[in-house]
Amino acid sequence: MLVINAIPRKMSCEDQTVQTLKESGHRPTPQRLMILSALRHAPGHITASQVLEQVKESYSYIDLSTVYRTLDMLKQMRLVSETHMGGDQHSYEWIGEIRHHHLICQDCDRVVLLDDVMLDSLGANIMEKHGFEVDIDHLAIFGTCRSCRVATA
Amino acid sequence: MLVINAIPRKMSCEDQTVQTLKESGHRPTPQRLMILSALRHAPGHITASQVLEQVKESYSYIDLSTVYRTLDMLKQMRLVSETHMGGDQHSYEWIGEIRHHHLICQDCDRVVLLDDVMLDSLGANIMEKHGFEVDIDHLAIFGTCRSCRVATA
DNA sequence: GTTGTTTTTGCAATTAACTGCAAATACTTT
DNA sequence: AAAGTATTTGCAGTTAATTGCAAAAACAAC
Repeated sequence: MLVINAIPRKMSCEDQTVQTLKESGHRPTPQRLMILSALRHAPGHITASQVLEQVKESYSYIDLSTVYRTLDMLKQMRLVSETHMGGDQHSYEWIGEIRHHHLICQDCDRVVLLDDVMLDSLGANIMEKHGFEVDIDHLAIFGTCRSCRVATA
Repeated sequence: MLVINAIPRKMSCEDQTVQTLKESGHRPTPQRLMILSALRHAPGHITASQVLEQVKESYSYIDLSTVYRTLDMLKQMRLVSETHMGGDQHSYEWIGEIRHHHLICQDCDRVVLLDDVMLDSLGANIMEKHGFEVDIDHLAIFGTCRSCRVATA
């Protein structure tokens, strides 16, 4: 039996996503909508347990496995991206208009956004040489950022 | 107390690695040398538990945590690469002369090798635009290989 | 070699991610 | 709306990866 303590704050702006869910044969359950809401209104990266905490404010019976299963579904639909950054937990992020990737500095842990366009020529080269169509969702590239390079130089 | 059932098969050719270990302030313990041997003599990718099994043939008291800790050390030293391929376990691989990356087909799971040179221009572009020095160890790029593309076309 | 210091190991415990399954929910057809 | 079907959920349990810690091993100084 489903008991919702409060209506999710901003379900209204998810209408187009509900449509997308239905069209791909998935059911827009309250749990999924709440998880979607948490992802869409997060400032940037968010972990699975952070999603769980957010959703628990509306519906405290939500289970982590539901969060992970929904994240898997959204990944497959290319609506969210998963990134293994340095830490202990994976990060998830709503994919907005502009696809982007991350440059992660191993010295200061700062994250620089990298436009998807930067990877176009790599994709073209791979297609030319190997006939392989790359499908890069969300890349985490490690290295050293400008300020840390200057600092250690 | 350390009891070795048999001398690791080919410790001899690891001499240069022992030197590298010492120079970076790490101790060339029997466990580490056996793990190194397993990695160097593996045909390609190998999982942590496969390393464990290999080493157990010589020294059955080896623990998985030692394997993981050694793999971490070798990763940091850039002697092995870690890749999250599709499956449930991570893959580790000795980095030989030619650095390479992997194109993984999501349809047939086949793996195509990608030369490190292919990523040079990407690295140069990122340096130019962001002043960020990329340090790409071992990339797993997902997509669709030539034969699967033809098959679904 | 013996002693003192530092690193490393194996064990036990923990964490994040994932899976099987019965009960519950959402959808479909009438 | 009632019945039947398919999907989804929450729970419990599992697996891979990781960590804390005391005992053991490696190294360094004498």
